[in-house]
Amino acid sequence: MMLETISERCRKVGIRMTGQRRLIIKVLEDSDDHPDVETLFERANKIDNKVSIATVYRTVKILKNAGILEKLEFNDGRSRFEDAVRNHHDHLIDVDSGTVIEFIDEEIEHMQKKIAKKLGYELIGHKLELYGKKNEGNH
Amino acid sequence: MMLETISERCRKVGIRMTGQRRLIIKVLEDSDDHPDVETLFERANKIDNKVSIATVYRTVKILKNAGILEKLEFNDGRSRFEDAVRNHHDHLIDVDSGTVIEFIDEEIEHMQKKIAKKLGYELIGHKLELYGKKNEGNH
DNA sequence: ATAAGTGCAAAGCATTTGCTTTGAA
DNA sequence: TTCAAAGCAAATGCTTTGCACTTAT
Repeated sequence: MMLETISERCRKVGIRMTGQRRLIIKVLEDSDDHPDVETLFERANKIDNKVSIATVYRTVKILKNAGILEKLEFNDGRSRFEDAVRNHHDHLIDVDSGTVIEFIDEEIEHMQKKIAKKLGYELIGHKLELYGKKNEGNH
Repeated sequence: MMLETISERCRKVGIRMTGQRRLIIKVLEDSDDHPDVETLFERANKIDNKVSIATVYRTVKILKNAGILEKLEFNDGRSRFEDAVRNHHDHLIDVDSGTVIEFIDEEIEHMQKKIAKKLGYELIGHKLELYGKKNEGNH
């Protein structure tokens, strides 16, 4: 199965493509970490300094509302955004270094649906973050 | 098994008990919803108007750092705090009404530990939020 | 053409902080 | 008595917005 790119999904829902949006989307697609909005802005700005941070904020909000991006909050007061459909995964945050590890566990995904159903709800989204300390061998 | 109250845990870790802190803790213990800091402040203030919102912020931060409270963020820009040990549970948020349902699922708790371990980490905390729409029967 | 997008700087909000006064131990 | 805590208001930091200008369709 071939997933659609962010741009393709934008076109599909009729989001007008401007130079800034194309650039911001490219930065998003090229990032394999979890940049906050400020970082996104810096990366875009390095390529083309005709992008303002207001536009970055506006763009990620539009893409989030269109269901194209997903908003992450790692308890540090800043928002991060990532592709909502490509590589769905949850996050494990190393509380010492801040490193973020992505993982996916089908069993957990399935149980979440089950729990929601049991409570009388249809699951439309979820957020799972694990916070951990590195296991230094077994001493 | 009898769990300790917030005040008892405060005393144990040597947090100085002032009238304001006692009041804020009482409000926390009496709340069975998930008040944000502003709401906490309003409730405390209604009982005794000698409490400032700065103190509420300072108090919840201290209790959080002592591991007594847990910070919740429901994607609305405000922070909420709740007892970290009493009634551990996760949350299902009704995206239409904002209602928050608490639940606990031992199986999911256990799987989270397992996943962290597999990734080389010791789980020290987690955040699980489900977002759902009410199931209106089966039509 | 024209409705939508952008930049800039100002405004908004939740949260934090500096400083003086108050109070717990 | 003495150092931590509180109150107040100013400051901060992330995010949003008003307005004049620009651009995609």
